[in-house]
Amino acid sequence: MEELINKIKNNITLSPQAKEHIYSISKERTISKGEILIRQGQAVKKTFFVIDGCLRSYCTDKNDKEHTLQFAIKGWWISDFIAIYNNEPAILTVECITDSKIIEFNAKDLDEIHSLFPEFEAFQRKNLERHVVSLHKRILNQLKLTAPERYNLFLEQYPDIEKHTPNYHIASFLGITQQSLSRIRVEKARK
Amino acid sequence: MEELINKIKNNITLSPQAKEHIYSISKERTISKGEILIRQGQAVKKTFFVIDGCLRSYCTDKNDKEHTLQFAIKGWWISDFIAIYNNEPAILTVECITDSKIIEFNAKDLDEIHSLFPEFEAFQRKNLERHVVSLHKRILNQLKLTAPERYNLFLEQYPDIEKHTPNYHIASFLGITQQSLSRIRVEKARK
DNA sequence: TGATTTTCTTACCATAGGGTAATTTTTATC
DNA sequence: GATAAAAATTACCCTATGGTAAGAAAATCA
Repeated sequence: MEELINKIKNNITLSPQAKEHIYSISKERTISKGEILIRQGQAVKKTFFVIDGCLRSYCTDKNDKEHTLQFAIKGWWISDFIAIYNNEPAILTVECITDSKIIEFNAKDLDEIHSLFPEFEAFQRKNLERHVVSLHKRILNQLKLTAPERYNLFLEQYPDIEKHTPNYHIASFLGITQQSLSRIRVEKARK
Repeated sequence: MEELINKIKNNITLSPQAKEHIYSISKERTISKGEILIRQGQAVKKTFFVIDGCLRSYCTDKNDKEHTLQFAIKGWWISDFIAIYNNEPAILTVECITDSKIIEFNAKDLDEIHSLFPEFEAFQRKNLERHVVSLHKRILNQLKLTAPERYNLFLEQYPDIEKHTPNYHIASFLGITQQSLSRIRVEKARK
């Protein structure tokens, strides 16, 4: 829990009341590999902050193939923000991929926090700005890089994830099949 | 200018002083097709709100091939947010693709507006939330849809852009070549 | 440790989309 | 309206990645 408090304090001044409020609306949870936190098709009530471990969000297409939108590690937020924003059932599944420690919030509580404690607006805005920038980069990389280039970049950006998640999850994040990733890895090792 | 004011008023209560301030930091401009507003490699000082017309932002890869990150039409914001956020030279070029009317801001002024008039925090947060959701969708579509599917979706989502922008811009947004798009269009017409 | 399951690799062929270049069509300009 | 420029199409062949399937390796579990 301190991880989140510190993260907030890096951005805004946190009053004791606000801090108290955060405690009151959050729940620290330990979850294990394989647990599903949000399931495609169901209502999305929660948003998660990762203290330790790794989660991912993915959707499935008409052929049941999985496509990973996000890996979330220490210090990241994860949920189905599309569903929350549009107030629709989840199109994503959020899954725990290594035993993890998370903080759970009701999405509704997190939204209301801004009217209760307006100082959170700035915190949230900065989170969102950073998020937008990383999504812009992701889109540009997808457009301009080859699959091997994207894989190398992934290894730089998520050095820890690679150890814990199967290759087919990484492939589904990069937009290729696990077989292609396998070939890329062979090619890379050969050099 | 009223377009922007109304947009703001849809989200927050706008005090006369705040309104006055917006006028003081903005400049309405008419720009013509082909004008470059932000140039790759140069410092990014401005952010633009589109009143009418169409702009796009793109980057070029090592082979000088263009990749469109965004089309901005009436009511959208456009700039190189990656560069602004990281305080780096532009990696994007922002170009006017049909004669347009825009409102120009200094990115710095737009950032400072939040400390001067905290009521803007909520407005900006909501903008960013919407933006994040649309980027999530874009990434998922890129991962799970075929090129023809993405093109059809594009036509639904940007019915006006199609009329005004050359196909190779659309292709570069979809992540395919103009030749592929041409084939897709032929195939589509054949049905 | 042995059995089972999961993950990864490899091989084969199929296909979507790319690259170059020529041609046609459309749009802009004088 | 004639000319030039820009954009779109088409044709050809090529390459990267996909799909299926089988086998190898690694991880898990009893």
